[in-house]
Amino acid sequence: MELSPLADAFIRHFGEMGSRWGINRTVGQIYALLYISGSPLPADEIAEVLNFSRSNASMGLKELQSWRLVKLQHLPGDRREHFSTPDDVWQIVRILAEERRRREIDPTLSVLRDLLLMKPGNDDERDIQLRLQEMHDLIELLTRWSEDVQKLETQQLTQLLRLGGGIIRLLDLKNSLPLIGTKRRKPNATAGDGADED
Amino acid sequence: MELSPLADAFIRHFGEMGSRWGINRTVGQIYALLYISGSPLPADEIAEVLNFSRSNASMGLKELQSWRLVKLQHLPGDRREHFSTPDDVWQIVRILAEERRRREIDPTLSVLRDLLLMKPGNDDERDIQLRLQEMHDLIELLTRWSEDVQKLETQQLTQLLRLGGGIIRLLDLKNSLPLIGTKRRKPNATAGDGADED
DNA sequence: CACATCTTTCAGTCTTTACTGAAAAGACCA
DNA sequence: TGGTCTTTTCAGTAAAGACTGAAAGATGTG
Repeated sequence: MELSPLADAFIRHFGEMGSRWGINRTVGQIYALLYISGSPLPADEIAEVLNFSRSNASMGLKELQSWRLVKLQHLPGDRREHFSTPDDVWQIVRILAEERRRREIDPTLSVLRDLLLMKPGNDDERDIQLRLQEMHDLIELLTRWSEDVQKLETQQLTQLLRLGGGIIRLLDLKNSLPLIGTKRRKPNATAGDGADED
Repeated sequence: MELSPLADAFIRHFGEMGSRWGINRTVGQIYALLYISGSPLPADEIAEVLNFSRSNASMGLKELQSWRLVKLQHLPGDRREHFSTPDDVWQIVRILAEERRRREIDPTLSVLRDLLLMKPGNDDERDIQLRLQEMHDLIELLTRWSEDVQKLETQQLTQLLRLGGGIIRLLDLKNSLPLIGTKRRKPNATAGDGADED
């Protein structure tokens, strides 16, 4: 099987981007290939098309499975395992966000919380804890928000995102109705910081 | 200069997380150190505290500067350059988001657009382009949204994030006012997908 | 169960990236 | 301008990570 120039360019780019991430080049390529492939592919075909060893494909697919980014299925009349990405692009995004939260955010919050529970030995440590608290609150705010909006229906989420900065008009509207606005304010969080990547 | 156990634990963790990213361990450590340090530090002290070579510190700081994550300043009576992180945690987040957009998202969108401009040679390529279009629209939607809300004042942004999923009540409210709601809909984008990390 | 097909594992090798020390370049001052 | 302090560069080396082929392990099938 040969790749069209279109497919080839996409796969190449995805591979490079992958390596700028934690993910290695070949894993990125596998994912790109599966994404544009109309049908599930077996490991040996992936290895052949992308021009690396069968065992490398096996390891890459294992990693992608651990990220829940590919799913395995059997096709009738073929003993080989076939792999594919979720059909719905939104689903991919949701999974990515969840896994990154689980692997990167949660451990970090956990470390921060542990450090914040320590009794400061001196003023220096007290200052450090203040900084850590800021970081903690910011990350938590962003994470909570992200978890929350991901529970929305795709249709609602789309509407929300399309609104962009226009959302502020709704907030202003809300603020002009003080009886509604004041009721829901929570008494936690110092200043609220936001770490957001796109 | 010695690190307190608190500082040490934080720096270590940040180093590990950094290497899970594209950023290497020592760069992560430098950043963590500057973040919790109350005052700007010169390169040689960074190298000493973190226990690596002066030249390594130089390279790490250069990288952090290219990310605009540290700024350089001179202290009176000291010829050495001193480095520090922005004071405002929100500022850090904004910078991170911008840089990642510039380095990762924009090139990807650019590649996708180029590929979408190509004339499909056959049905296969046409199908691939459909998939790429989905990805493109999703990334663009998320990026636009992110750019947009980052223009908000920190105070407004905080309010928005605190609202979390509750935002949907405002959307519902908006939708119940059809004259306002229909006016702003744009006619572009297939289904809108969102790739969002936290 | 013997055979065929497919998948995983892993020791060894190759490639890439990180890090260092020494030397060069730059900045400031008298 | 020469001398001192500081930063950057870079060739070489060390460490980490990616990839392979061969062998072992699974999973059927007749």
